[in-house]
Amino acid sequence: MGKQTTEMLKGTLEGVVLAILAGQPAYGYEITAWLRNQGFSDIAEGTVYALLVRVEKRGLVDVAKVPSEKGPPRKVYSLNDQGREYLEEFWAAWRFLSERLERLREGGR
Amino acid sequence: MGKQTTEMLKGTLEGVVLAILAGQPAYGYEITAWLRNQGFSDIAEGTVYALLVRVEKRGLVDVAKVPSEKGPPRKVYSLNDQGREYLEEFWAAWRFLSERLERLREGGR
DNA sequence: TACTGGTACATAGTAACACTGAATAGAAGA
DNA sequence: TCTTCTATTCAGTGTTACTATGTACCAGTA
Repeated sequence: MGKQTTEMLKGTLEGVVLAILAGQPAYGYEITAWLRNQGFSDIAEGTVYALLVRVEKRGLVDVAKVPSEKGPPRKVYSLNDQGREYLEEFWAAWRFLSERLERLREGGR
Repeated sequence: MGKQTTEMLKGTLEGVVLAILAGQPAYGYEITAWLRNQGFSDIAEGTVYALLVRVEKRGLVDVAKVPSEKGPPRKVYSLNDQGREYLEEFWAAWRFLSERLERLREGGR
């Protein structure tokens, strides 16, 4: 995935995960698998779990423990109102950065 | 500027500065002023100087000391070949992330 | 002279975040 | 029993941007 991508993920990975949860509730293992499937090949499981703990502590998600057919019970996360609000701010920040980067890429210093 | 933007800058600010230097050589104070002018209102001077020291150590830029009419001499940085190569990788990483984020924003989970 | 303000660079300490690596645990199949 | 998925957790590390402060040079002004 490259070191540059890793550093870029700081600050955006959280938004990515919240955006996934905005689509539908999900649990850690599932999210990790989805990310890897999308090309974030080097995402460590530990990274996702730590992130989920963080957003839970901040009250951006609700959690439900759901028994699994295979393996230990899942912790299913869903975005709550506060999380949705936070996600909006994330998109605003993303737009801000994205616009400036695109301008730079086109050489428009 | 917001906390989210700050976290997002990690990993991208470096690319932004290198992209500026790709346009033309510049010195720290100038770069800081330019960034603030572009809406990165909270960029601390110290941040830019530390970043420039970093990229210099990694050999991505060349440095020339140029006397200033006002104040102490300027350290003018210019992107070298290695820096240009690194910048290419940065844009590749940016495209990668950008594509996936845009897809997510459109709800296309 | 002393003071202010703009230019220009530097750095010690802190917080946030993703990664590494390892451990734990349940269930199914060889 | 041993392996292999599934699923979560956590201690330790490295990178990066911020805060806050300090240094230094020059010009204008009271």
